[in-house]
Formats: sequence, C-alpha cells, structure tokens
Amino acid sequence: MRPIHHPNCQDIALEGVLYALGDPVRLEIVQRLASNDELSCSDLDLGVAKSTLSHHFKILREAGVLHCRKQGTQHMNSLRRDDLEAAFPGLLDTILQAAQGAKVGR
Amino acid sequence: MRPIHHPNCQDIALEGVLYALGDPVRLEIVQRLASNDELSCSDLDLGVAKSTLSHHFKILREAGVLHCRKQGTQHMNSLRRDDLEAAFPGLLDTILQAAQGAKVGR
DNA sequence: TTTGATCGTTCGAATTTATCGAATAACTGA
DNA sequence: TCAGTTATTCGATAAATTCGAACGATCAAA
Repeated sequence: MRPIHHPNCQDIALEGVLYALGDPVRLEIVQRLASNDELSCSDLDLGVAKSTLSHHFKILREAGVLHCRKQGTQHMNSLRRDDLEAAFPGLLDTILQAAQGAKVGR
Repeated sequence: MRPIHHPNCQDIALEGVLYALGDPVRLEIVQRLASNDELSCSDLDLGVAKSTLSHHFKILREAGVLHCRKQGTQHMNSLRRDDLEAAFPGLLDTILQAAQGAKVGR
C-alpha cells in the first residue's frame, strides 16, 4: 500500500478544489467533516461502494481539501481548514454556507 | 436546433455550479466574463475544439452560471451575477477572487 | 433569391474517467 | 497464529470528455 500523499499549501489549486467539491458525494463528505472534526470512511454511509468512497477520499485528499491520518486500521479524515483559508480566503466557508442554505431550503 | 435552456433561479444547484467551475476551461471562461459583460464563443481562444467549447458553454448555461442571448449568428454570453448572488451569497465573488489570487501568484 | 461566409450546435468515434464487486493489504485483539 | 475490521487496489463495465466533420441558422452581397 502506497504512502498517502497530501499536497503542500502552496500546491493547492483552485481548479482542483472546485473539481473535488463539484460532486454530490464529495460535497456531502465535506459538509459532514465541517461539523465533525474527524471521520473515518466507515462513519459515512452515502450509498456508494466502498471502493468508490475510497476514490472520492483520494480526490479530496489530493486536491488538498482534507487530511488523512492513519490510526490503526482506520483512516481519520479532517478538513484542512487553515490551509484552505490561507490559499483561498473565505472560499470554504462560503461554500459550506451555500451548501447549508441549499439543504435547509433557504 | 433546440431552444436554449436556462434554469430558473430556484433551480440553480450548488453542486452544478461547483461542477461547472471545476474545469480549467470553464473557470477561465467565467473569469473572462467577469471583466467583459458579454462575450461570444468566438471571442475566446482557449485551445480547445469549437465543439468542445460549445459543450463547456452548455454545462455553464445549464448550471445557471451564465445566460446566453442570440444575436444574429452569434451567441452572447454573460454571467448571471444577480441570480447566483441570490442563490449563493458571496460565492461567485469569492471564487473569482480566489481565481484572481491564484493567477497573480498567491 | 441565391450564393457565400460566419457562427455555433450536433453527430459519431476514440480517449479518458467513474463505478462496482472481488481480491489484497494493513492493523488489532483474542 | 487466526479471525475480524478497515481501507486500498485491481479488472471490467458504464459514463463522460474531446475531437473533427457535417449540419443548421443567420446575414450580407451579388
């Protein structure tokens, strides 16, 4: 199993972030992480195969949206809030707010 | 040739908008529209085939990001700033600012 | 009105990407 | 060592993207 790769702060690309968030499953993952600090893959039941979920986490990780930490057999994921804020001020919050508004029905 | 379809304000979905902007060509289109009011397809030379460009405009249109107006043989495109602002306050501006910052080199 | 030029969409094929189930790998605890 | 749990990787199928070519719509000049 290969080592997990995370991009440096300065290598976080806007296109990559928007691409990562432009998928319903991945946007849902990010929303849940926004209110949960850390989550493992198995904490989520999003109606997709676990191999697909693994793929989505990889996209999010490589875009620089989240950080993954191994803890035993689990992979704990958390939002890279500070890094994203440094790279693109206000972006994550604005998107989370938009997502919340969309969910509530505004 | 089918009539051009635009979603209503209330049908603009966050996922669709993020998906539309999560492509380098489409993000570039939106950036140029941010400083140009109206542009036709032929005003842009983004290094892709015109059929591909047509596809990208369709994605942006159907996501509710831009409006298309026929004028003779041309299709004039403009950002749906007000509609986007109403649906997702601050989103477009934040993304445009992030894109500008990324371009400038920070 | 017909011809030619321009602009953009649609079509069909090739490449790329996403999704799934099965198999594999990493770790824990009995 | 042996299950049991967690997540990634692999191989095949399904879906989306891209391109060039063909088509459709519009306008202007002859």
